[in-house]
Amino acid sequence: MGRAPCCDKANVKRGPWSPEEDAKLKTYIEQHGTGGNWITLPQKVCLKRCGKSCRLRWLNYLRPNIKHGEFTEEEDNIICSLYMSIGSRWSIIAAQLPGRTDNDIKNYWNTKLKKKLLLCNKQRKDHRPRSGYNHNKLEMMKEDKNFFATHQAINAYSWPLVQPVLFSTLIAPQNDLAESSANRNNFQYSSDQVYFSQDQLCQISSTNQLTSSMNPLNGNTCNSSMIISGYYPSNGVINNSLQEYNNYISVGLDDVVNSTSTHSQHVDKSVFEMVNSSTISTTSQDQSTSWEELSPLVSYPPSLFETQQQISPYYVFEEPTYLGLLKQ
DNA sequence: AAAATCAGCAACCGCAGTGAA
DNA sequence: TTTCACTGCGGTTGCTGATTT
Repeated sequence: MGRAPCCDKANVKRGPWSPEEDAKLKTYIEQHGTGGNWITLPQKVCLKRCGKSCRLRWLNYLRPNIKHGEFTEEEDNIICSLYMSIGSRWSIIAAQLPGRTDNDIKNYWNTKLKKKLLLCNKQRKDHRPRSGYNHNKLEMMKEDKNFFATHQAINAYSWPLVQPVLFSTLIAPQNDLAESSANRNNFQYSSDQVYFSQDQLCQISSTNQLTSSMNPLNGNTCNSSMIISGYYPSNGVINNSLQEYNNYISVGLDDVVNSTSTHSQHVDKSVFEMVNSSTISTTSQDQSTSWEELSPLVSYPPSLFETQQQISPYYVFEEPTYLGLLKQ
């Protein structure tokens, strides 16, 4: 048996709101508040609308200090950065942008920002050498404190309490894994990228030992292992743990995909899809969007990208400490 | 000028979470 | 502990105006 509807659908008006309806609702809420009960509100206001509809109209359009219109570059960056960190949790993203609603941001992402990023990446790719990683440049990058300083500057405005976290992926032959300390210099940097949200990495790190059976480069060939390294450059200090290969975690994709974290379910799906097919689906009207095309864009400072074009395994995540997801 | 297509966005739908009874 | 009403969220739909053919 289905659930009882929240209102009598035959007797409620649907579709766009008229100015009169807006005025009634606005006036009532400004004078009396919502009373904590949206279901009974339409009756009180004498509106033939569903309570949910009233709530939506108020939150997305009528409430004070709503900002409509063009998004700024800064807002773009915040949205992108957060989207790459936490996925499509629009309400959380909206909370970082005063005056913007989750619906607005969602629409903006789906209609403009996503395309803008794709276009941007396409242009960058056209100017990027096709070779894989350059180990020397990677080392240079790690030693370049400005790299982190730049990232922190970029991220700081939106989220002062949040430290950027840098992850890279390494692909190593199975044999090298077994004797990693001896053969660490034989590790090769992958030119493909796999991204995980912070909560997934927390999940991964909580189990400590994971084995990988899949090479994200080659689907199910099972000949390589993937290693994730994380950096927590607090206070601008670079933790060169990658150099020592001490703190890496090899990741079994199954562990990630089957993660029970309630926060990461939808991200898991994306990870799964991008690992297995390199694509994610977008809206039903759109063609599939290549995640590989989309994901590397967000946190690259343009200046860095220009000078370090061959180094592409990096991505800066925001630590979602605000969600209580980060294990300290 | 008309029809077709596209893009933007407001609104709806259904599910999951929450808290009171 | 269970049930159920309600809220909040994210995905999707469909309307409308703009643009292209």
